[in-house]
This record gives sequence, structure tokens and C-alpha cells, in this order.
Amino acid sequence: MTGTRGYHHGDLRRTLLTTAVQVIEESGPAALSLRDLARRAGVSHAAPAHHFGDKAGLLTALAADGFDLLAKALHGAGDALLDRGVAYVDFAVRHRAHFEVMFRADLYRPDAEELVAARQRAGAALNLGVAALPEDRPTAEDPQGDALAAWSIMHGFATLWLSGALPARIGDDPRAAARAIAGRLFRME
Amino acid sequence: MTGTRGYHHGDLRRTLLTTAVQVIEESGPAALSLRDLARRAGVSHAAPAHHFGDKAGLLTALAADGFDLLAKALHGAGDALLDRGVAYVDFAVRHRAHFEVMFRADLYRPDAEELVAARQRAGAALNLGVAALPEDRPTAEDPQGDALAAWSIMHGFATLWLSGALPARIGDDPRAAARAIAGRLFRME
DNA sequence: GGGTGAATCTTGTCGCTGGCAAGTTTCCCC
DNA sequence: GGGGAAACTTGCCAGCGACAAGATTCACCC
Repeated sequence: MTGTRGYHHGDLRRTLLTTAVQVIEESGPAALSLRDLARRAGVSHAAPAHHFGDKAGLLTALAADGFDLLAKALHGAGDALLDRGVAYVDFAVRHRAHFEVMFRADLYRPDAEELVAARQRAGAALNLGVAALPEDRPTAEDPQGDALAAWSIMHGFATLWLSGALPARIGDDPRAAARAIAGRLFRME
Repeated sequence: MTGTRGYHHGDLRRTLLTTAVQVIEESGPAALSLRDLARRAGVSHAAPAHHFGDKAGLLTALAADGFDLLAKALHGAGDALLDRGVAYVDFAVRHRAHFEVMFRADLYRPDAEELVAARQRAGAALNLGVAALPEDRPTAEDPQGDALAAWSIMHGFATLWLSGALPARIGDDPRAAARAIAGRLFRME
């Protein structure tokens, strides 16, 4: 299973995915090329197609990996909604390539089985944070609205951060900035 | 200046931009092709390069148009922050193609002169809404944080809406949904 | 230990794309 | 009406994604 010599690469599928993440982090999803990935892995230009079918197939697998990583990150962040919100932003910054692909449904096949399941796991992890809010908050009658508001503000901050649209005075610590912003929703803490 | 016959197209630059918007709305920015645009406009495959240099040049112009449209939409929405927030989401939904390109800096030249100016105009229109908040709100000491929080929640909601990631139960009226979400920030209204 | 089917990877090809170079036609303005 | 600039053309090249057909190796079972 290990070793990269010989006719068989040994772990080409994994290699292609991790290399794709590097390329996307450096140059964005638009710059990704299956032939370039093949060259970097030392295989022929048609080898990737065997594992993923086509480019959308590779990005589908990458997005599914991303939703699974996100679900794990959220679960590891504790129960409080604020902590989960900060973990969401932290995930977006640390796994920028995954995050950028996950929410660009035109790049992959959003109805692929593996992907739908992973996305559901991440969604469940998100909603759990809302259940930890105090029950006497003013908006307690509409927990789905609370979840959507929390998701929106953290997703928006993460997206703006990654896009480089934020002014420089924000600083370079996305976790701290996210915590300050998120605290304005509800009286979280 | 009008008329589309003859060797000179007459209004090719404008035609290419509006056609690009249609294509992006239907199939996303990744599906955009300069040669396809040229075919639809009835000109040769190299004609677009004369007006925009390359693909990034066309998208730079499209993004700049988008920031200008956004600035106008925000100014036309009244002074209240909540109304500006709803107008932001409304802009994203109505001008989906512009919006998708505007926040994908890897697709264009973010330091182009025309674009920087347009983005500044839109940013100023955004910040004006924060100035209309009541001065006795608890976070009044940090108006820039307020602006960032408001921008984040509306940008996040718009992005999630466009990406199709939201559950169907949200309904089909983005303006109403945005207003309900935004009201949770501050005691706006 | 040998054979067989499946998985993995290769080579070759096609149409499409973006970008460049060089040439042609038309417009504008003096 | 003439000259220079602007707008558009044809022709070309390398790179890409996708497909087809063939070569090599692996896994498993007798």
C-alpha cells in the first residue's frame, strides 16, 4: 500500500487530493488542472480520471472531505454557540481550499451520495450549537432563525476574510475578530 | 454609435459585458469563455481582447460595474441600517453574476484603478448605514465592529442563499428572510 | 505456484480555450 | 481628402478535459 515506485503509484487518489488542496490554496480553484496534478504526482495525464472520472468528480471528493473535516472541527470546539462559530471561521482559514470548494456548487456534483451525507453531518453539528443557547433569550421561539443568523454571520465573516475584501485594520487574527463580531448576535459568551 | 452591422460592431464592449452576465447567471463564472462571447456577439474570437486585454480584464470591468451598481442600490435604500442590509441581499440576488465575480478576487485584477474606486464607493455606502444607528446602543463605542458585523451577516446570508446551501423551508423571498435574520443584530428597526 | 479477472496506469487523439502576432478595414479629425 | 488611431480579422500555438484502446500489475483462488 505504501511506496510510490513501479507501475502502480500506490496511493494516487490520496496524493491527488492533497496536491489539489495545495494548488487551490496557492492559486484558487480556477487554476486547478488535472494534467498538472498528474505531472506533480509523476503519473500520466489520464491517470486521475480513473479515480475520479472527471474534474467535477475530484472536486466532489474534495468537498465531501471538507464537510467531514468541518463536522469534526465543530464537534471538537465544545457546545457553546460562540465557540462553534469561532471554530467555523477557524476551519475556513485553516482549510481554505476545502472551504472555497464546498460552497461553490457549480464546481462539483452536489447530489453525490457521499457529499450529501457529509454535508448533513456538518449541518447537524452546526445546529447543535443553537440548542446550547439560554432558553430565555428573546428569539427562543424561532431556533431555526437563530441558527441561520449565526451561520450567516460566521459564514459571511469567513468569506470576506478569505476574499481579501476586509480592510487591513482588522488585524491578522481571524479567531479574535470572529469572536468580537459574533458576540453581537444574542448576548452570547 | 448605434447599429450592429458593418466591420465595426458599434457597441461591442457593452455587448460583451451584458452577455457575460447572462452566461454567468446561467452557468457560473467557470463556464465563461471569451470565444463563446465573441460567437454570440457575431465577431471574431480575438475581438474581445481588444477591449479587455484578456479574460481577467473583462471580469475586472464586470466587477467594477458591480461595485458601482451596489453603491447605487445601497444609496437608494434609505438611511436605516436594516434597509441597507436588505438592499445588499436584494442586490446579490438580482445581480447574481456581478456579485459572484466581485468577491472572487482570483478571477480579476483587484488593484485595477477603476475597480478600487468603485469598491470604495460601495464601502462608503455600507458604512453610512451604521451612522444611522441609535447612539445609545451598547456597542456604540466600536462603530467599525458594528459595520463589520452587519456586513458579515448580510454577506453571509446572501452567499449561502446563492450557493443553494440553505434548506428549502426558508422559502423563496430572500428580502423577507434577510430582514428577519438581520433584525437579530442590534435592536434594529 | 500458476493462472485469471479486475484494478490501475499509459499512450494517443479530439475539440475547445486563452493568448499572441500580423494584417485589414473603418473611423475620426485636422 | 489624407493620415493616424481605433476596431476588428485571420492564423497560429500550447495547454486543457475528455474519451478510447491498450499495457502492466495486483489480488485471489485453485
